[in-house]
Amino acid sequence: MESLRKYPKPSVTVDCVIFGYSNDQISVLLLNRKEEPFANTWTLPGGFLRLEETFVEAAQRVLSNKTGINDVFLEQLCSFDAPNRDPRGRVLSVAYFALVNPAKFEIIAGSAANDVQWFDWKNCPELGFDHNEILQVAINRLKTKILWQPIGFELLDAQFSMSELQTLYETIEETKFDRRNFYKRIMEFDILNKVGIRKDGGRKRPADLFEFDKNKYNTLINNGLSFKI
Amino acid sequence: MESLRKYPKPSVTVDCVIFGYSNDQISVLLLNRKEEPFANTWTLPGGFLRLEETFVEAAQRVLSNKTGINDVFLEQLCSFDAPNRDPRGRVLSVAYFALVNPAKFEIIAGSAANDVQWFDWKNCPELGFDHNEILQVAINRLKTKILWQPIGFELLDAQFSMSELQTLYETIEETKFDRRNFYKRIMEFDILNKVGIRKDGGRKRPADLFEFDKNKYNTLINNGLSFKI
DNA sequence: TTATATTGTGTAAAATTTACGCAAAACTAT
DNA sequence: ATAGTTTTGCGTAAATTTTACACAATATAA
Repeated sequence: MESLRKYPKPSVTVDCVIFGYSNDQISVLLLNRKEEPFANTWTLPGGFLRLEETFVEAAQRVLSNKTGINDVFLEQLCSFDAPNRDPRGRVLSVAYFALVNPAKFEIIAGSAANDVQWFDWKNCPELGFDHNEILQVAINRLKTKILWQPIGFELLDAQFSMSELQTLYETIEETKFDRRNFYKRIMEFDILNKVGIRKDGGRKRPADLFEFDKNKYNTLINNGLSFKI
Repeated sequence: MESLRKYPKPSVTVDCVIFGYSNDQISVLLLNRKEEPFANTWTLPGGFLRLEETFVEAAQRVLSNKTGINDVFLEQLCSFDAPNRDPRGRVLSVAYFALVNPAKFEIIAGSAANDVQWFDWKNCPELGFDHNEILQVAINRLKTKILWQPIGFELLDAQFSMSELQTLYETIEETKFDRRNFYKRIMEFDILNKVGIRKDGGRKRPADLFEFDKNKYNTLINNGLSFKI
């Protein structure tokens, strides 16, 4: 059997694009690096893959250590290979992304970071490495993904009104929907359960509250989803 | 600046799923390995990434050396990371895929291969490594891709009849379309030029021949394609 | 010349999407 | 109290898109 030692090996990192949603804004979790390269520069949270880990395990470890975020569902985005993307040498990166509800997590900058913050996705600082490019690919993926999968589940509170769901979709797709048609479309998928009424405290009719029905939701996905709004 | 030497590095390979189309069948290019591991077993053509190469450059080199196929347009599929996917040690793989017209290429088994052959995509042998899984992901991707992009371009001869294009789509999507509605849908995209008539030599009306208009085709893609059939 | 198989074009019915009307619910201001 | 305001839930007609076919045209074999 030929030996692996014949071939020089690249370093491999995992980088994470964590999208959040609050106050009608999509945000991205960024980390300000303490060490070179790109010290004092904002980047996506990431770190080196260990030989015994899968990509997802590495990403979970890095997120936990550097940002305090635990147990998020990560999806592979793309791998990046520009030979000069890291000044230290040949470093490949496998990017993952996740959708989370920021209210559910407390972000804590780890020892390798000056700071960890949420940034509005339309107003991020210049990022180190090729992370601007990675972020752009992730944003495109998010916009495509929403066309095919119901994604409010991860981004909203457990209970939400129809107008909150609509605002989320409008924010990601950067369009407006007719309120009544949106309502009908969503209800036709039959993945929401009505669970009560929210009295907002404004002078207006209180909205029904809904929850995702996780069983119906999973059935929809498994049966070959198409969730076009 | 921290050194890359601190971290043990995995090996990285590039594997290629090359789809072809001829005789109303989708086929996949496989390579029978000469060396261990998986000697005398069919696998996807692949090889180790060199430090100075991008993934695509590595894939082009591997395809050229091992199969005789040159200058194909490769698209990244996914990266694979199961820690035990290669018996030699930790080997990651970045998979790429391409669509080609087999008639345009002469496949030649390189020195590391016993043989290189096209196999019907529904009737492939058991593959070495985790290549069955990679192939399955590639097939799913092909089926999704055809919904959003016109792909006959790479798979058909330069000139083709509408029924040939329809048969290609029916083969990939594994359905049937109404001939007249298919014709109208395709023509509405306005990416085909009528270039003549083919006299088949059967007792039937001869079909118009078309070519893809590459300018219009690219415009369609750049303007945010949606090619749903 | 006639029968046959396949092709190009058109058109009406069915289904889906879009646009919008309107009353109900809760609160504010008077 | 009561009238006015805002947002919600439900319904319906118009517009558009998709689907299902009809039919004539073209080349060849017999």
